[in-house]
Parts: sequence; structure tokens; C-alpha cells
Amino acid sequence: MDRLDKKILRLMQEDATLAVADIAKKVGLSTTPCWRRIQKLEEEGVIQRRVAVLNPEKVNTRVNVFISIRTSAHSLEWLKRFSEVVQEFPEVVEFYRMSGDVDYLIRVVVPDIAAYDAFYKKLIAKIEIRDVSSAFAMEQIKYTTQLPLDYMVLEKDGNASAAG
Amino acid sequence: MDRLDKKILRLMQEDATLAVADIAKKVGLSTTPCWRRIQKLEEEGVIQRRVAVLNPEKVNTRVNVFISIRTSAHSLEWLKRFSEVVQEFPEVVEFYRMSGDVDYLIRVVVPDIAAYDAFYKKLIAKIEIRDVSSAFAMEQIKYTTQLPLDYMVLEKDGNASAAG
DNA sequence: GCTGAAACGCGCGACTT
DNA sequence: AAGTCGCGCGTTTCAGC
Repeated sequence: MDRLDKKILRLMQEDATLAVADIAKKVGLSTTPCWRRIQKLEEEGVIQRRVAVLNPEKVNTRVNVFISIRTSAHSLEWLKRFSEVVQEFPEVVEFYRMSGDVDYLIRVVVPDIAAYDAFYKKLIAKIEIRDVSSAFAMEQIKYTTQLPLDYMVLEKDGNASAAG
Repeated sequence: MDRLDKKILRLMQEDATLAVADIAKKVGLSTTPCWRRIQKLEEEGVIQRRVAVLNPEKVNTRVNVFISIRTSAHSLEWLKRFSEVVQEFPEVVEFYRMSGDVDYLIRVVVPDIAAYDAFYKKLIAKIEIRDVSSAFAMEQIKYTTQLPLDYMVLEKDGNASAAG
């Protein structure tokens, strides 16, 4: 990956509808080499997928809730099942195992507080959870799928095809 | 929006590279009406954009950090500036104003703890922040851009073109 | 609002430097 | 590696039901 790949990724993170010819123009390439780079980035798994991003308001999932869970007293068996159960809910859009005070952090999207309550009941019906606390977001100030590319490790020029 | 729009959205949230003809087939429509529905969903802002989703590992942003901020003692002026400053950092991928104990919650992506430290220094160089605490994710168990569509409000059939 | 087909542009590959 | 050319597919539009 070099400077041009980085430019390509930056553009595609913003807008995946851009025609290859347009991307090519913007990065200073002609279409074929640009197309080949994009293919390679897909094969290598740098580009994972192209998705449509929907407006949460329009699909009635305005409300973001963060659930913090402490699991200190639970068994390994429980932890495994917990992880599986939580993941399966479509309302769960993010799920992290944390270091420190809180053990797990979950982001859930729902229409309103009542729906959250219903979700919470569905969840605890499937698995016993001891130490939970929920925090509601009043406003989503920023949400982006764009990862910063400033940390990318670039290969030196003239040596672009080493195996990963 | 009806049942077919919902199906279309479900498919496009998963894979925005699907050809219109393929989507049409899967929802039981032919290409033209399916294409028109997609156009309409874009015009209405239900579909906000199509983006490429990158592999965080491959672009060297493995580490997720959640920053909790309490702002009780700050002025309105400060709050405004705070919001602007934080948003501008490309490492900040999510940013919420919360209710309850914590006032703001930020998700940041960086390569490692050292990079987080550098980010943190950049941040506090730009704005004074009093009550901050950082929590590191050990593992991203789930991350999806797909919103649940189960809460969508569908219009009755035979009344498909009412204004929003 | 649907189907079918035509027109156009773009993705993709073969070949060249 | 990158560029030019061209075929075929997919998107988009249009005529008719």
C-alpha cells in the first residue's frame, strides 16, 4: 500500500458510488491501474465491504443506549453464552470487551425508551446478567464509518509488491 | 415506505454492490420499479450514502478507546467550543451527548496506547477539559453499520405516495 | 405502477510500453 | 508498474399495458 492506495481509500470511505474513472482522475491515474488497485485492496481485505448507510431517524432508531456490564462473579461458561446471546440482537450495533472497571460495553439503537425497556426484557430473558447500567444518548454529535488513514503503514516506492 | 422498501434497505445495508437487477429479483420485482424505489429512498434521505467499510487492522487502527467526560462546571461557551474541537479529529469516530452521570461519550480509534496518549495530548492542547476518563477496548466483538429495520413505520398498501 | 426493450455509460479484460 | 482500446454488462430511460 502506497500513497495512491491511501488516496483511493479516502475517497471510497466517503463515497462508494464514485465511478472508477472519477477516482482515477482524482488520484492522477487512468482507470485500469486504479481499478486494479481497488481489486487488490479488496482481495487483501483492506476494503471489507460496500454498504448503504441509512438515516436512523427515517428507520425509527433515533435513540442510542450504552450498556455497561460488570461480570466479575460469572463463570467462563456464562461469558461465552453472554457473548453469543448479545451479538444476535439486531439492536446491538456495537459490542466491546473492555479493560478496567467495566467489562463489556454495548451500543444499542432503538426508537425510544419504551422500546429500550422491551429490548432489555428480551435480553435478560435470554441470559441472567448481574451488574448492568444503561446510559442514554441525548444527541449523536458525530458518527462516521471513516477510519483515520493517517496511521496507515505505507510501503516505500519501488517495492510495492511484497507479500503480507 | 412499505414491505418491499424494507427488503431493499435490508439488502443494501448488507451489500451495496448488488446490481439493481439482483435486488429486484430477490424482492420479487423487475429492475425498473426496483430502481425507482431506490431513487426515492435516496431522495427522501432514507439512504444517506454508500461507503466502503475498511478493515481497522489493515489501516492500523486496531484500538478502540472510549472517553467519558463530565462537564458540570463548564460554561456554555466552553461547551460549544468543546463540541467543535472534538468533532474535528479524524480519530473521533463517534461522539454523543449523554444523559445522566457522564455528559459526553467519545469513541476514538488509534493504533495503540502510545498513539492514544499522543491523541489525548493533542486534544487537551486544543481545549481545557476537567473530568475525563478513558476506557480501552480489548476486543471488538461486534461492529455493524446495519440498523435494525424491525421498528420501521410502514405505510398501508394502496396509499404509497403520501408526502413526508 | 408494472413489464420489456433500447440507449448509454462504466467495469473489466486483453494487449502495449 | 501504468496506459489505450474495446467488448459486454448494468444502469437508466422510454414506450406500452
